[in-house]
Amino acid sequence: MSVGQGTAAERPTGLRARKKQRTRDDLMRVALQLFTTQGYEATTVDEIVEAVEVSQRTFFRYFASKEDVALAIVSLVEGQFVEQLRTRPPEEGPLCALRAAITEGWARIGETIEDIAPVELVMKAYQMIESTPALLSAHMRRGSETEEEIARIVAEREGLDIERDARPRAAVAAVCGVLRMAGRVWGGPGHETSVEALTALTETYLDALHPSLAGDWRTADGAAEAATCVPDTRPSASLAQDVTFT
Amino acid sequence: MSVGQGTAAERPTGLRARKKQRTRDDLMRVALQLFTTQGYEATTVDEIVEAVEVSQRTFFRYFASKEDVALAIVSLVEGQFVEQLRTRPPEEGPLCALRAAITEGWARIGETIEDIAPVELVMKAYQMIESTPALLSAHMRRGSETEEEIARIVAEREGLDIERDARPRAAVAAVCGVLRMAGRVWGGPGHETSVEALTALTETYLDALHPSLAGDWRTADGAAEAATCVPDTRPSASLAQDVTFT
DNA sequence: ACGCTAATGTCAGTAGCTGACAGTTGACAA
DNA sequence: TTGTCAACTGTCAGCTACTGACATTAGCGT
Repeated sequence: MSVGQGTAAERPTGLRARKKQRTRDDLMRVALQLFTTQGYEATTVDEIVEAVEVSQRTFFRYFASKEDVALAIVSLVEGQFVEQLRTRPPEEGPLCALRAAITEGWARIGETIEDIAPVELVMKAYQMIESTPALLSAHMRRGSETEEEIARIVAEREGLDIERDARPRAAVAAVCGVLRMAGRVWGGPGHETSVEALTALTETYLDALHPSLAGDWRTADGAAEAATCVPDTRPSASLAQDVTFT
Repeated sequence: MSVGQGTAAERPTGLRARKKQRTRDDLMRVALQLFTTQGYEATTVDEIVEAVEVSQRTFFRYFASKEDVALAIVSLVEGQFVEQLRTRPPEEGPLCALRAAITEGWARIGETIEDIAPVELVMKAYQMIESTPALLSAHMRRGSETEEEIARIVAEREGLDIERDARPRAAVAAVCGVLRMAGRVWGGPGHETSVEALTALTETYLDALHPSLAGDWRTADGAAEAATCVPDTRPSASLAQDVTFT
């Protein structure tokens, strides 16, 4: 079978391949719709396959688990991040490149998932993932795998041996940790569900990363930057970048 | 029933309470033994309850899931971390306190889990968690909950409003991200399974955090510290602390 | 048109987990 | 000591996610 997570992007040639692609996309779309309306746990696999008119066995040949179909959309988005990072100019500093890859990735979310579902539905899916323990669990584990991949890319960019220099992994872990935290806060109460709100929140926390690790929080030093670390009071991206990274 | 995760610590008074405690400890110990010898997936709940001589229904009254019994031991250890953090002197900087809480927590691991199992078995359990997808998933999600708790403690320590200042969450996210990364690397191939190896690795990556976020990796600045960021070449803890934190 | 093989469907079964209800056993007062 | 109550446990029936084995269908190249 070899579905290969390339859900969109390359257009398959033969009828067989196109059918496969369609079935997979259908399953994802229908699953997402059911999940976001009824809730993840309240939706059974049987309901999904009934709507798409395939057997349950077929479902499990496309997706390893029920979680898998919910997180497939995340894979697409994270894939976009990684691709963005890979194509950043090499003269950029590692943290700068990471930040740019993230913002670019979110900016292009529309194109990334256009074959599957509209952006609003995808953001609803993200909210659902954040608020569904089983999904959040699997999501985070997958994220940690991507993290390792990113660390390798960063190490290579800087010409460092990832096993001998701890900085690539440390930096990536810190950034990804902050990313997770931002997603968590966004998924919580009192926040807009829009992509813009999520990116804004992410940037706020990313901006706070460097100040938070430098100096005494109660006196000078970090204080100036700290003023810009208030969520919902979004500073100019370029300035923040100047302050935070080299 | 209200078993309440206080597995050890307070000694219950009545016979009933003691029996409950014993059953719970037995289930944990036997589960851990079976998991570490046969593997997590290869062990069924039926096997566990048969060995402890209780019904399956009883098992699920003590532990919400099969994952739960494997991660119960982790809860104990993480609880110790949080307690350590709570009792750090308030004049310590936040990152210093976090670091100290972690090292202290690992140093006291023996006492923390003495009622359940020997340290070696617990470390085996940690390795198993790192290498078992389902467990790692659940482990990480629980960790993110602890993270929020820690962030609140840190914010309070520094007298900051966690919703208005992003630094507490950012700093905690970064440190916890690095912790996870260290655990991940430790769980991978080519590392000792001892507590000492884990703490050493954790400190190495924690030491690399600040240098990794500051300056250009390819030139001066971080280079001096970078030399000390080589795993298995452990620098003096006190020095590292001086360099890294204020 | 025809054989090959990828893809799908059917069936039977396992494991994790839950609700309902009945039986047992500590706790505590009379 | 005894009896009552409440906590705890066991049994059973059932649901859902997931898997292996094998038969069936349907694109693909010749």
